[in-house]
Amino acid sequence: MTETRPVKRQARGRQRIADILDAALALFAEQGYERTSTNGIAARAGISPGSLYQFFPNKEAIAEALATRLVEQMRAAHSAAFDLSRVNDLPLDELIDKIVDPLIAFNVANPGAKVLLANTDMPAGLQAATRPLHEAVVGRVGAILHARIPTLSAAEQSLAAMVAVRIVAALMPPIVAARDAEREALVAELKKALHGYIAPLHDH
Amino acid sequence: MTETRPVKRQARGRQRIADILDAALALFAEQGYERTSTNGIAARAGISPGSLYQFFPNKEAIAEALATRLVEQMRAAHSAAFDLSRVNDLPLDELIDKIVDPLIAFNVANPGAKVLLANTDMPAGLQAATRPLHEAVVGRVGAILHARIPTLSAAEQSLAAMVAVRIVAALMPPIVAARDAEREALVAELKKALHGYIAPLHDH
Amino acid sequence: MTETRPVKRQARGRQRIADILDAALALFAEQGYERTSTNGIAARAGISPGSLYQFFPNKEAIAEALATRLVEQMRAAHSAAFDLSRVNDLPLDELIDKIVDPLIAFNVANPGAKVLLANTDMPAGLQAATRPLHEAVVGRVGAILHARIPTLSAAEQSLAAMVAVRIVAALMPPIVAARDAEREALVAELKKALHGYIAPLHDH
Amino acid sequence: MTETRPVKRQARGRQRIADILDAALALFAEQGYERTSTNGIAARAGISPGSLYQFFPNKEAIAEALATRLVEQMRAAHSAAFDLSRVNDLPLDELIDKIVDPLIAFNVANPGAKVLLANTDMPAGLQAATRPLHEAVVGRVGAILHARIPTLSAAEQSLAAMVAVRIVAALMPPIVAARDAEREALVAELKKALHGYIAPLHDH
DNA sequence: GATGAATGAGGATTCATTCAT
DNA sequence: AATGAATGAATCCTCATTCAT
Repeated sequence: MTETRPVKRQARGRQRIADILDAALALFAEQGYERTSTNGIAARAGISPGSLYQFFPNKEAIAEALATRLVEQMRAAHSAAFDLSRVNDLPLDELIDKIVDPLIAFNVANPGAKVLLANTDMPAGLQAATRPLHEAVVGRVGAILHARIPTLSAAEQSLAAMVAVRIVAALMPPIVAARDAEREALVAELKKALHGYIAPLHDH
Repeated sequence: MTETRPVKRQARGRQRIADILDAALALFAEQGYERTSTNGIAARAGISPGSLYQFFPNKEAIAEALATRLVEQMRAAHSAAFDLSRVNDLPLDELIDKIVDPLIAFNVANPGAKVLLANTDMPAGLQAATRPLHEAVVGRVGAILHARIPTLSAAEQSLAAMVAVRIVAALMPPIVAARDAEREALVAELKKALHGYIAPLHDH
Repeated sequence: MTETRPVKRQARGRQRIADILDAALALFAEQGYERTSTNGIAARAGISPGSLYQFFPNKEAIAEALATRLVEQMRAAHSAAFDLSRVNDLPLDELIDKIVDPLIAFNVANPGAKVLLANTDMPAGLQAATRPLHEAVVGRVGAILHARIPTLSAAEQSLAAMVAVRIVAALMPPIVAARDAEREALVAELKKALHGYIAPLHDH
Repeated sequence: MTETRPVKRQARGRQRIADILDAALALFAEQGYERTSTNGIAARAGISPGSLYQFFPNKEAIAEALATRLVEQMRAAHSAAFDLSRVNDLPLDELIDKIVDPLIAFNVANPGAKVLLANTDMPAGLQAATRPLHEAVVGRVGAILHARIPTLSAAEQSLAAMVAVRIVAALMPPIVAARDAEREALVAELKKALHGYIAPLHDH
């Protein structure tokens, strides 16, 4: 009974944080990082400017937390649909499907993600704070590549992972913006590009 | 004699504009669009804020003009090194070299270009203003693809051009940031990706 | 039994108040009145901001209560060491010692006192609220002067008391900040100044 | 002719700075440093907030410049009325008159000066920035004392100067606040205190 | 009585843009 | 045409105070 209150409070706190990050995500997507004001985020989250600062010390921290949350969500979405030990049981095309499809679904559901993942036109500090997350994504793809093509050197593997991630990221904005049939076509094209890049890596 | 002055004036005006765009390019590259102030651009260009507004009505217009100039310079650099009627005389790898190398050279020489080409976190108006330029680039690549693979439908052709351009753009930032050997490796990887994507297009 | 609770409550309340005033004293000394936040006082006192407002209606009231407590403590320290009826039994130097030494000791022990006694840069209301306390101190010194030099008119006496108190207050900050030998020298100088001012008053 | 404009501009700039410092002086006197807002200073100076920052990088810099100006004005007022080489030609009372009277006149004319000279409840940086000015004043008084009483050691001299300055500063607020007859009485008392402190210094 | 999350007005500072000279 | 001082709205953030629990 005595623990009811703290528990409720923590739950409310978590909800507030989620609301703030949701608001920030939406506004970053609409206007970009710099043009989004902290008062705007607070208003969209349904709280006062002062409350926002009870949870985050400054604007950058909001973006950092949002980036962290996005990466975790992506990771979760991925893990759910993907088992790394089976990498070699699949033909390349199916492997690519398994990797790319959840990413697409996630980005379509979170159209703001791209602003933070793009890593452009933000204060240097934010850029630095976002880098580990980028590296986490690249690292995961690198692990898949390693499982698939063990003959790649560490350098080749991480280079290839970076290239693959950048190709995906580069095509994400039009994919997210497109509708239905057009999106299908774009996704198909993305997969062709990945296949064309990765398949030859097997031969050395 | 009576025409000397206007001519001089125009020449000086052109020089002023070039100075402003140079300053803007440098500052956009260093700090991004939003964090660059018009007063900063004027100062770097060696003129007063008031003078800047004699040539451009507002900050966005500077970015637009800069984008236009960049695309023209890219086109010029390209045309100089590349003859569209010979597209079919070359093996694909050499064609890719001919297309990619001048782009790399240009972007390395103008590290600010990527901020405008990235098209992220800028006022909606700017984004709209930049689009035609993007489309110009994509159109040119589409023309090359068409010459090379006449069997592509118009839709396939423009889709493929867009994908190819985005792949190049996606790898440009690390290429510009890298040095020497590392840059070589990145460029090689970019070319592999393009080859892997384009080569199979011949087969349908 | 029925009275135990209220008594305990009152005792706890007094302790809370003392804690708050202690915290305020420390923070005022460190940062000054304006730069000290009520949330900071509450935190230092180990209570919540809401609780603080159960005891004081606003920030000014804390400072007023603190000033009152300081004057009472000074008075207590003084009374303990000083018997007003013996004023004429002592040579002036010893009298000054008896007055000044406990004041020094008190201020050294409560380095925050000077912020409130300085009476600068605070809301007008606080300044007004602090004045009676100043006057209490001046009144006490006036009483001593009257006992010592009965020929002084009421006006002369209160004027002289005010001047003497201000001389003491003026030298208190360096005395409080100094260490050991340096403090000794400063205190000696303060006593010389008081002696030089008061001694001639006997002659008219 | 070509120099008319810059000259005018500089004159206007100096006037702006003077206006800002005047406004700051008045508001600091009325409300203290912390309670005075930069927007308030700008409004009182008849300019916009932005203009204020064309002359001063931040609030502290205004206070520093004001302190510098005050000390310079005090020095000027002093130098005009006082010739250091004649220190020994005067009886002590007249010397004190020559030193104190211009100080009083200056502070009466600039009632805001005391806030900055009091050195209380301001950011640490400002306090540090104000210290040299205090030391300049003390140094000047020290020089007078040295000329008058050459037998004082350097340490004794600077200690005595500090004490004298603090006595003057301590009595300045009531003197500034008082009117006519009362002010006369207070000034007389201040001079008695100084005489009582300084006269005995000749004997050792 | 206590808590601490919530409030929102206010403050210092920046910057795109204008305009008197 | 050029200058650069001037503008003022907008931004990030703080903090005295309130109130639901």
